[in-house]
Amino acid sequence: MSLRYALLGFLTTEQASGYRLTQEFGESMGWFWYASHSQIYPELRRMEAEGLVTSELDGDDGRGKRTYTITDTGRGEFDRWLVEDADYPPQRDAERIRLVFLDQQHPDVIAKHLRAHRDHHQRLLDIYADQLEQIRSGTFPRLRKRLASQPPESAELVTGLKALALEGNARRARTEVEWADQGLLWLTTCTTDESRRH
Amino acid sequence: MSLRYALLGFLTTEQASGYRLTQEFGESMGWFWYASHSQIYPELRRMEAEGLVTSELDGDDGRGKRTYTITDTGRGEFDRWLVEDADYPPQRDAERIRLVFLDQQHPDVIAKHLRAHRDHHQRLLDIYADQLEQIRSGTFPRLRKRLASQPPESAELVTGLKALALEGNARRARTEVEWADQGLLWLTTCTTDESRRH
DNA sequence: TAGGGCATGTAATTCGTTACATGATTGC
DNA sequence: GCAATCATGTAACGAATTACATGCCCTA
Repeated sequence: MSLRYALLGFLTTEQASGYRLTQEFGESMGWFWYASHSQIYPELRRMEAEGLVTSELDGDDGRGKRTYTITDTGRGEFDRWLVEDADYPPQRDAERIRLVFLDQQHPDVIAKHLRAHRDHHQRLLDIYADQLEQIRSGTFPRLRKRLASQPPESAELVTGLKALALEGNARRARTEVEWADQGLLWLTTCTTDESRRH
Repeated sequence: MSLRYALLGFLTTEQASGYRLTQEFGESMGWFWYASHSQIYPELRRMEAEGLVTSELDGDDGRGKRTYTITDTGRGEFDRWLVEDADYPPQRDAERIRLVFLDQQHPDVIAKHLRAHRDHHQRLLDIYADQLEQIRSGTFPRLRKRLASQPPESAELVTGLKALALEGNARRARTEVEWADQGLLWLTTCTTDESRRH
């Protein structure tokens, strides 16, 4: 059900089309919850059928852009979800499995995987750092819309929470980079020792 | 396909029944890749049909414990997978979504979620620390079996990689705990300031 | 006029969860 | 005799990926 709540959350700030949501859930929202258009369009339809959102066609033409707006029912359902306890999903990390069983492969293969891991998370870290800068400097468009849509006394919370969330992602990425670097370092000393012994 | 490779990986160390695998993938292996019995049993059957594993019934009775053993085909397929490049799955974190939209809720609700987050990851961290201790002291049973099943010259790699993998999980958990604590601290100062202003 | 972005959908398949279901053995 | 654990399965459903499919509008 998380996609549903992610969509509702977005719609509490502004109304949007499926296309727009698809863009957001592939980019900024996507750093927290990724979703593709083939998942979003049917979900919006279901949500409309359940009265959580309403939609109307923009322009005069019969076919084309459909804009979704959250209803009071939708807001109520979203608020209910907000206070609900989290359930922490089980861990699933294919790369960890690989690493654990890589002990019979050439060290170069291990190094390849660790370097790719580090590079991947370094790229993410760069993006998060950039976004955090935009949040703090107030140039992030979605944040400005959120601030405008919410009562001014909650401005500090709005900004602070968005920053905290992104900060969390940045910390995660940094942790992965540092871990991979530690792994690469260990691998070097480990294989050097090994060759010295022969 | 990751469950398949996780199962194959386990079977490169020792043969096992579906039940045994279910236990392992709910515990130690489960820290990297969780799976339930309703997923494991059918997958083993499919893998047998594809020649990656073979099975035989233990004991004389017709029904009962079935032990699975990896085949050469299975080993080949697993080795092929080991060197393959990783693909990094999209991010999906329902708790982050919640946090970002929690700005209209009472600070107590935010604090509740952050505390639960910290506690959850602290519990994980305790488990990982304990397991790491067992790895380093050589009392971890699965590691001993792995060492016995692999050539002695790779002993350092076997132990080192398992420790590195767990160390990665521990780092992740520690990062989450620290992040949640930072969030709670910020929340306190933020809401104190707020009330002082009135 | 061809290619790219806008805009919306569906279908097939795979992956994972939850619930249902059964029977044997072991220890209190 | 009863409860727990061992041991194996299936069915229904939901979540997510990949591929297929269509049509508009703009601009190079």
